[in-house]
Amino acid sequence: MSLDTSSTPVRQAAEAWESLFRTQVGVMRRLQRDPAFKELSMREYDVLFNLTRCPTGWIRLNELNEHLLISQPSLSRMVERMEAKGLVQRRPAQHDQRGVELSLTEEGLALQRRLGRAHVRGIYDLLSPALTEAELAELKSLTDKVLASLAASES
Amino acid sequence: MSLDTSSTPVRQAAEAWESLFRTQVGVMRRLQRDPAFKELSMREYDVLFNLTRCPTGWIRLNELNEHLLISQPSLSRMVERMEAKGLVQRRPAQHDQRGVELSLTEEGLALQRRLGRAHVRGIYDLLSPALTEAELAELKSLTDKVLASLAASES
DNA sequence: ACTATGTAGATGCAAATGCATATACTTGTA
DNA sequence: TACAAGTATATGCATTTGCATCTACATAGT
Repeated sequence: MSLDTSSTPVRQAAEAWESLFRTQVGVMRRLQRDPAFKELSMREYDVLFNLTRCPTGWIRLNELNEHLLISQPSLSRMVERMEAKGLVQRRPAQHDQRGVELSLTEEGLALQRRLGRAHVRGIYDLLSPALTEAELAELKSLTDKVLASLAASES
Repeated sequence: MSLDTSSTPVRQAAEAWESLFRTQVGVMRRLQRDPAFKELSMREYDVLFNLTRCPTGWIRLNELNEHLLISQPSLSRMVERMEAKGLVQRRPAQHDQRGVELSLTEEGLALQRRLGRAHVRGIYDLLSPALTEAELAELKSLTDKVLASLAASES
């Protein structure tokens, strides 16, 4: 009969989310200090990274957009700038004349690898003092579950 | 003697981070769909939220900045806009004439509470199908460890 | 086939952002 | 005290972002 909500599942979810979110902010702030990331914004790096995760090497702009926290027009123009820099290339989509597909150029791939190494090293330096290997695995397992659940409930 | 890195602790940390990061993006994208967040950007909401977490009610701009993924000049102007909207108030810092302290106005507090409820509800809807209560607690525990470690290594 | 409705991406334009720097104050040191 | 170096916030300005909207193509219903 209490109105107190401090131990409800709702609050528990909020607290877990808050901690996860603050962790993301805290780690991201540290990573951004790395001089390697002077050359490219984190958002641009994220585009390169997403492209490396693409089995065919090509991805539709709208699909890429779903993996980023950026509006469609902003992505459209960011990709335009990155194409001008020679980091990515576009082509009309295979079976949809409206669509555009994107892939890394050699130069884009080389840059991603270089920054990726710095990135991964930075992450290791930040996480390894905090968590054991078992805990890292546990953390990944939990967030993978959330990702799977989000994917399953895509409307 | 292998050059393969697929099972090193370095890679494990990177994979855990990637999953956490994708989770943050996925959840955030869903939360932003909520019509309640048409009124205020996520970054502005985050300022209001941080202010509610302040024991004295007041926080220095530079300290607030450390909790956000935004540059100092951007925060300076964002706060200026929020003050113009009547959501926050500024005053000169107590013992430092250079500094500025910030707090919520009544209106800002009311808005934070309203959006906070929608926010918390959205988080619950996204996380509770994915994780049990025990898993939520475990997730929070792991990310809290990372946060504590980051705080401890602040240079 | 024809029309209505939907979806992918681009573009005009105002607003927000970051970088470099300026300004005001503080602190350490001679 | 005086002065050099450091810190907190603000501001000029070019870039990036988002919203609204546009165009082009796709798809469903008749």
